[in-house]
Amino acid sequence: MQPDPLYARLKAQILREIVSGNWPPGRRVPSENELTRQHGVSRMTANRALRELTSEGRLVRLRGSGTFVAEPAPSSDLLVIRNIAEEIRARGHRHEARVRRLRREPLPPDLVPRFALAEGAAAFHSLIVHLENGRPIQFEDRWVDPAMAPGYLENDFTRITPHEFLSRVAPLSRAEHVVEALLPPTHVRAWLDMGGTEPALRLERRTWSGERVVSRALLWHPGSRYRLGAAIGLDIDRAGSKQP
Amino acid sequence: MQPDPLYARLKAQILREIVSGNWPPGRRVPSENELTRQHGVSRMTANRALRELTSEGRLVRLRGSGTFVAEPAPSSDLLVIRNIAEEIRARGHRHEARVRRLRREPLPPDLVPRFALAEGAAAFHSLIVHLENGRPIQFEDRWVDPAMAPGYLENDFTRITPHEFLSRVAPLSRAEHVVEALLPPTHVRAWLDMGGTEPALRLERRTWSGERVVSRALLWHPGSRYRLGAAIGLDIDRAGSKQP
DNA sequence: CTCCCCAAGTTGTATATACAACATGGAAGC
DNA sequence: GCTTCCATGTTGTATATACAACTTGGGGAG
Repeated sequence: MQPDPLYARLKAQILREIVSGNWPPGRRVPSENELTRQHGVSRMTANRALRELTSEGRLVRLRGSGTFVAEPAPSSDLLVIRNIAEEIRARGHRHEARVRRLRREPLPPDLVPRFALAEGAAAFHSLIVHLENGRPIQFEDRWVDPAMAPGYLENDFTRITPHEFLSRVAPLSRAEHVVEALLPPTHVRAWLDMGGTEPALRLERRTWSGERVVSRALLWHPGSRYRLGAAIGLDIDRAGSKQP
Repeated sequence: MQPDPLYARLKAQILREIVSGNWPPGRRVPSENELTRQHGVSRMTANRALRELTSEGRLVRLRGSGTFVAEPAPSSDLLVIRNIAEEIRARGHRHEARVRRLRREPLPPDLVPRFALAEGAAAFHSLIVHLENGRPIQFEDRWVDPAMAPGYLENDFTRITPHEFLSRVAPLSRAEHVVEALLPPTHVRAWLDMGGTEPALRLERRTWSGERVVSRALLWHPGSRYRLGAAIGLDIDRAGSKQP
């Protein structure tokens, strides 16, 4: 079809110099006017190429000084964590939820440091089993600050997940996740229909809206039936529910 | 100091309409020429505002039709996965690596579907134990395509991690991660100094450079000593190594 | 030697203008 | 009624031009 636009071609050329190692981090890149002369493009075209590479983290620009190759970003990767109902549905499977508890209870002492609430203060507590095609796959144990989600107990959590409800009433400003491999307590084993020595994958999730903690959830999964993760561009079938 | 530039002010106004719900997903946004007339800016300024909001995922633009508010991103969260050496060092702890194997071997049959290599083709295989303050915390079992990293076997992996080396010689274009809770095989237990029923957290990682798979790593961690994850803005101490 | 000023160069924003490539709706023709 | 064509409108790229805000280095004055 179309050849690439000029600004995109210029971006690609600059990126080649960087990736090849010819222009290491800190190296000064030709100025807009130099690129204009060298490549026979307008200054606005050169500006756009450099500006986009800057917004992509490849370059650093200093007004009056020039444009420099950026330090490489730290090598880290991202793993996507999805709401269990969405995940199951994305696999073309049936999601169901069984609500085992949904009531106001005093906040246990070990959770006090997790919330902006005093010991014994009333909090909402829900225990929900999520099933995929009739098989338990996640046991959700969640505590919620009533001030942040006053209507929490009025919900039918067989129709909407707590995650979805909370996302709506208390927009997420921050989240924390920790993943562990553990031997679960016996009540979790019973809810998830797990054998005696089977490990569980536990995801702990805490969310904030503004500066205040909204909820703390422990999400337990049977190691034999669940895996966590999705690749960038990967088939969804590889993640989540293990093959039978 | 400076008032915001015109394009930034226009961006902010459009974003306000979106965030407030006045302009829901799918809603048509005023065209560049309409914004030019309504706001008394040049068309290039309007174009820049709309273009940047588009690259930020807020708008969708169709040549000839117009500009529309984008659907909100699916509710998902991101978990950061870091190179084990960086992670340990970030905690102010000492990272060491013990190389238990580093050689060319025929690719096992179960890995053939994972690489663009034929069964029995030569591949690089490394087994490395990573220690934190002298305690084993990760057992890394990695296979590498020799065509993608020809110098792999020449490295001293007590000084640089395979992850770091591969990131340099074969720039990452794609990555896949899957996290599982498993009972590890006995050789993994031995390397990681784990008890008989203790679960392991296993991270499987595969990376591509361009269209070709570079490496497949299984990263085993003792469930009692390692947790995976970091919050956005959280204290690093909460993640990775469990408190003694 | 230090400080100040100025010239040259660089990035940053804004506008006007032009042409290209596409979408859409209405009108005309069959 | 269906198809084709055309006018209008929209996005996409490119250029020339202008002014602003900053950096840097060199030279001159005290």
